[in-house]
Amino acid sequence: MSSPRNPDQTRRALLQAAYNEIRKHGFQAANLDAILGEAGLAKGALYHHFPNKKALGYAVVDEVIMSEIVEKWITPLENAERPLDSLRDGIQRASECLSDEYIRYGCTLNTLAQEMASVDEEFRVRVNRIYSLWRDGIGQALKRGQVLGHVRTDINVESSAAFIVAALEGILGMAKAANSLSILKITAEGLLQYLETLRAPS
Amino acid sequence: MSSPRNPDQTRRALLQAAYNEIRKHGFQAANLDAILGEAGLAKGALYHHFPNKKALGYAVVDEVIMSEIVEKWITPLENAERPLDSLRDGIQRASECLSDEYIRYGCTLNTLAQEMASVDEEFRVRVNRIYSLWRDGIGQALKRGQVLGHVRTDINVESSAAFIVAALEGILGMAKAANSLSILKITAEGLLQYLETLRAPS
Amino acid sequence: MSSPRNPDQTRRALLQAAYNEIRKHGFQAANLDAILGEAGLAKGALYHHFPNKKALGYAVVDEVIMSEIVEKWITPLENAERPLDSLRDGIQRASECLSDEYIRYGCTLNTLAQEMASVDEEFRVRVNRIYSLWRDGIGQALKRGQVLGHVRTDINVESSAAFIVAALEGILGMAKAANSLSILKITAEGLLQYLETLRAPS
Amino acid sequence: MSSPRNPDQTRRALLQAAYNEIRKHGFQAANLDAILGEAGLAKGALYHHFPNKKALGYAVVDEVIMSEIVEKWITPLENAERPLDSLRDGIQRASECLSDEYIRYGCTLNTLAQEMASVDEEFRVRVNRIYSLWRDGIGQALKRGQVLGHVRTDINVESSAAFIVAALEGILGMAKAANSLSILKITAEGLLQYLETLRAPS
DNA sequence: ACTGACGGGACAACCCGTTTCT
DNA sequence: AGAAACGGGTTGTCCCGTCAGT
Repeated sequence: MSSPRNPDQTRRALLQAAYNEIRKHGFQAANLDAILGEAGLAKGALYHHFPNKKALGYAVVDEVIMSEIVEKWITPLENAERPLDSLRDGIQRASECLSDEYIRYGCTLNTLAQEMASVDEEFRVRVNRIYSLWRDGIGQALKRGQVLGHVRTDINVESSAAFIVAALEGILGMAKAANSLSILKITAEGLLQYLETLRAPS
Repeated sequence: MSSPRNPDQTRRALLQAAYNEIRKHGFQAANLDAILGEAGLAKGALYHHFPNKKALGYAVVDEVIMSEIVEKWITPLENAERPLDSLRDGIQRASECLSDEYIRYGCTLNTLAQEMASVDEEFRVRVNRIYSLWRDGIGQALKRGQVLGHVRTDINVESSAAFIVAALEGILGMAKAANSLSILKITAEGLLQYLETLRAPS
Repeated sequence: MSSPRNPDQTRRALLQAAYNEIRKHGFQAANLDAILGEAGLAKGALYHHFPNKKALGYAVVDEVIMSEIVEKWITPLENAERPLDSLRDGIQRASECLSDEYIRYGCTLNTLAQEMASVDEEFRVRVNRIYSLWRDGIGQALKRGQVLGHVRTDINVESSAAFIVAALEGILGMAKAANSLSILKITAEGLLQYLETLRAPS
Repeated sequence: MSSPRNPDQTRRALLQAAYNEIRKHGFQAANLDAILGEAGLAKGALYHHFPNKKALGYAVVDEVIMSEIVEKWITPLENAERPLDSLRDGIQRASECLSDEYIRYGCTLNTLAQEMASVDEEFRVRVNRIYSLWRDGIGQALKRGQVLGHVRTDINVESSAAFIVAALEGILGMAKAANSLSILKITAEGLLQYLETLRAPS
């Protein structure tokens, strides 16, 4: 927070501060001065690294949000032997130990998607790229599960994967609207039940 | 269209124009001048009916969006003998004959929820009120279905209802992010399958 | 406050409400809607009695403030046998039993004079007319005092009268700036001493 | 005049222009665009130096008006051997060589006091601070005069000082209301006579 | 590489006055 | 005589981006 001399550190400080502000207020309402204040930097620093506000927003999507989703939801699935169990664990972890702050602000990717998809095509494309990766990650895990015999083979993998991502975002969005962890749990219960229907009969 | 001296007509014109702008740009980015231009009214009219922009937004949620959700999703269920079929029909109708515009802008309730829930507590409460009604509507329909023997009795009705709403919003949000009707169809397929798992074995 | 049917009552209600708002906020910052709210009337009533806001303000000066000054400061002097004693009593009464509200808002004539004299010539003329009457009232009282032998004859009556009015307004203004009754008393003490220097040696 | 990149110069230009506008129209009616036009600056400059209009007004009181009063009325008294003569000279100078503009707009401190004291507590406090300094300056000068034997010792110094300030402001206010230099002279005559009554008998 | 003063446009809020109708 | 919907202009605030300097 004090004095990031390294130019790359500066860039990362900007991205992180921008992410925090966007998370709280959305992209359009995010204030550059507030971002700079949080990063401890001045206008000049920002416009050295990014041509304008939109470019900063794009970088937040491409780098910060992308890696957040990858780390939290995609990577864990890649090495999982039993994808359904891994998904179940992820959802359960989310619905149990989610911080108040996360409930309040929801999934930043979803927030940005709903705000910006119809406002700025480039935003939409970048957000969709992450959703696409996410769907693919789950889809491939499900396929591996089919090969290993844990997942039913009479399902449409792409459809199920897309539905899981959509349901997850819908659940987080509903919890955000209700600002309630208990609503999150109740709603997530449905998704857990759905996952069980994908399990191959042993 | 020129001079609707009827104050109630004016109010409705303002609400409708505000709804259209909010739908396209979100609440914070919605421009009052654009709203007034679309409504064919001047500043004075707006200030006469609403003390400020937020009050206009609240009224849009309470009246326009509320009745939209009630008419499209809640009322059809109230008279339905077979709730699962009614839900299925609604989703299929949505995933088939949805206009490009609807795909592009998504569900306004969801858009507003993601943008405003963490920004303004009053917005969140009003949005959540609609979600709550929606969950209740589906929940009661499922209960009636249980009584009539169409719905399995070993499910948690509240949980299923909440999940259905969340999944629906998630699906519409995903389609908006992808700006693609085919993604909508693929994703909705998962929800239709989930609904079938609720059906009582005959 | 309830329903003044008589048109003259309506006019007076408007003037009184306008006086109250002007007293609190000044003329330019006085809000017509607030005035109407306080009077329990609508726009139409105001524009039936006055062509515009300025005309209302002029009427407040000519009628409400004029009669206030006349009643409080001029009439008492007209019948007084000993003008210096009457002035002294008036000042002492003011510096003792002045309400907090009067200290806070000061003399409305002075407030209006300082705000509007350089902004609107018609306002200045009307305010000055009252000051002129006030000076004349004191001047004539001093002259009668000279004839009766209570007031020194080697003073310039017009100058003394003008100074007394100016000092009074200055004192009330200073008390308003300090929002303090004790400052009012201390400052008024000087004026009382000045008045004694006008007394004819017995 | 074109581009004073020196931030301190810009600040002073803003304050001076604001002072001129406030002097003419009062604080509430002062137009920021007019101030910026007079200062040859754009909105951004103002917002950079002051968070809002009120802060600009406060700075005008604290810096411009404060130093104006100090230089014109307080400093001259500090070095004066005979305070009564110094006060007399100041008043005579004022009542003789006052410009038409000064007569028209009066003492800005008084104008602001009457307009803002009851509207904004912070304004009142700042204005009162100057009045307090002014009273103290005259009070201390009178005390020194007492020690040096030029001023009567049987007077209440604080009371006399407060009265002198109040009377001065009252006189300038009356002249403003009358928009007349001759009224100023006639009224000031009374104050000069009062000052003579403070002189120690030789 | 970074600072910070400043330009300049856009928008919400505010409010006076008009007009129609009762 | 008065109520009330509405027109329309003004203004303070906000904020993105630029540029000269270091």
